[in-house]
Amino acid sequence: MSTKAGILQQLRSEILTLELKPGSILSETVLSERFKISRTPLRDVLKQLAHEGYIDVYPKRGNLVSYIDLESVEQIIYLRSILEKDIIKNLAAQNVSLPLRGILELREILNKQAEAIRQDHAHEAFLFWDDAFHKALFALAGRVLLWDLIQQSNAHYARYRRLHLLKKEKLEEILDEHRLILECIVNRDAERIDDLVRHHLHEDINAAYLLENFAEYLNLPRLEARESDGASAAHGRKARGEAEADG
Amino acid sequence: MSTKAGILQQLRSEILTLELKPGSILSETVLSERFKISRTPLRDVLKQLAHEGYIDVYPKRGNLVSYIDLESVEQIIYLRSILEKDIIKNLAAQNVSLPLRGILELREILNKQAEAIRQDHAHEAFLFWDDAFHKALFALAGRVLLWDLIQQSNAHYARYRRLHLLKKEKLEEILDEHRLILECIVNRDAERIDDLVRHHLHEDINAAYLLENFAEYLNLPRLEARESDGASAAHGRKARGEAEADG
DNA sequence: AATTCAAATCTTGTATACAAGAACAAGTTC
DNA sequence: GAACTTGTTCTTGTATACAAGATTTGAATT
Repeated sequence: MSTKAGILQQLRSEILTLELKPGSILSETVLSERFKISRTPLRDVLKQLAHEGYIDVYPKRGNLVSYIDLESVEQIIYLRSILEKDIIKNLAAQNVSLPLRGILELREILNKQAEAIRQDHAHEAFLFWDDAFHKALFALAGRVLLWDLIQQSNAHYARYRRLHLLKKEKLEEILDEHRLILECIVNRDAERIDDLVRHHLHEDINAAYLLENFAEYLNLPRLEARESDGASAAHGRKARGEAEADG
Repeated sequence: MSTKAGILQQLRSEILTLELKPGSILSETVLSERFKISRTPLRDVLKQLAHEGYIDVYPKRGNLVSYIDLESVEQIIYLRSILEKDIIKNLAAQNVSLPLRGILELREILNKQAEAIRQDHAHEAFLFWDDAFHKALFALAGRVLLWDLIQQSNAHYARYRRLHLLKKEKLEEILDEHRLILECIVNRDAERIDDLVRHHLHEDINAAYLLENFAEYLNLPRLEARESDGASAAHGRKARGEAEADG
């Protein structure tokens, strides 16, 4: 698809799934040839990607797919924890009855998510319905705007999750926690929400695991150049200055 | 200043201070003549403004300064309440001593804010130091990233506050509340934070006041056209479709 | 062989011409 | 007079040529 929205979606997807690895160069001219479109609209797409943290722009030098920034991940997890604790507690504590339609919608989403587990290599589908579940909670609380705001800074967290899911099959665990959350809402049991949400979102911010297995994807504090190091993790990395901010 | 950053800052400022009123047209060609720069970099600026909610883009029709959206205002107030309650409580409850430097910095900011009150027509200065106070709290808690994220959706809230400050001289009240908050932090008094922050941020979401006095700046649900209405509030308003989203 | 310096070649940034949708106005038709 | 048509003139969207910084290349020099 050669429309701007299509290209944006395509590139986002490739970056999230790590087809485009952190550090990859996204040259305007190369992309314009690939998508058969001129540089002008393509620059709009790159601007948007930069804004969402998918790429870092180095003026007059080039655009690199951003390295996963664990700091950003932690900030987003914190933000979502705080927010979702409150949102879900409100849904659970509500005196007026939660619309039945909402409950049914959530159940349907969890069914789809369970279905995704049964298929192999359906991580993307699983994550899609995972997002759908959380977004539906925001929606029921009338907070879609905040969900959308968070999504604008989701590039690092989304990739972190994908790497994390590879670790062990915690898909079942995540789904179970979703079921627990829904149960609490239905049963008006606001007490357990805090711990549930905290555990659910924080997973185990297992920096160690990522560092060991995916160091080449991470945005690490500048490591001093060790000489004669043949480790593959350090390969292909270049010194990077800081990207320009947008504000 | 004819640099992109300068133009962006300039337009932002003019929109926030209502020099550019909601509904005003920002034509690319007109702006390019005004700033003596070509349309290309100017479009980048407009894109950014659109992203931050300062303008609404109607494809192939034009760019309008956005009307203040009370829904957005409420969402941001909610978000900030939730966040700042937790952030400030953590600062107040901290076992490890809060860096003295932080306390001093906050005190200094409040001094500047008090100074701004003493001068007349110093609303902008007052608001500048008001933001500085809250941002400093985020910074002390290590949450600047989240502050910046919120700022990206600040166009409506910021203008709402400006209109609100005109109502009565609540400047003193705001400053007093800041002092109370700082006191709580210094005295490790986390108990009162919740109520303090809620009251401080919610002010009184006085939609009624804004509706009566500044209806022409607000993004209202489509009102049926009343005939033969000479009220100035309805003047110059045009039917507006919805602007395109960015995602 | 290592260093220096300049030119070639990358990259993005800017200006501008042209394309095309949207709104408006005037004239035509009924 | 009302509805339709058409042409003009707005607007932004796109393509492309050119400008200018950053990097690399490679030859000349020491």
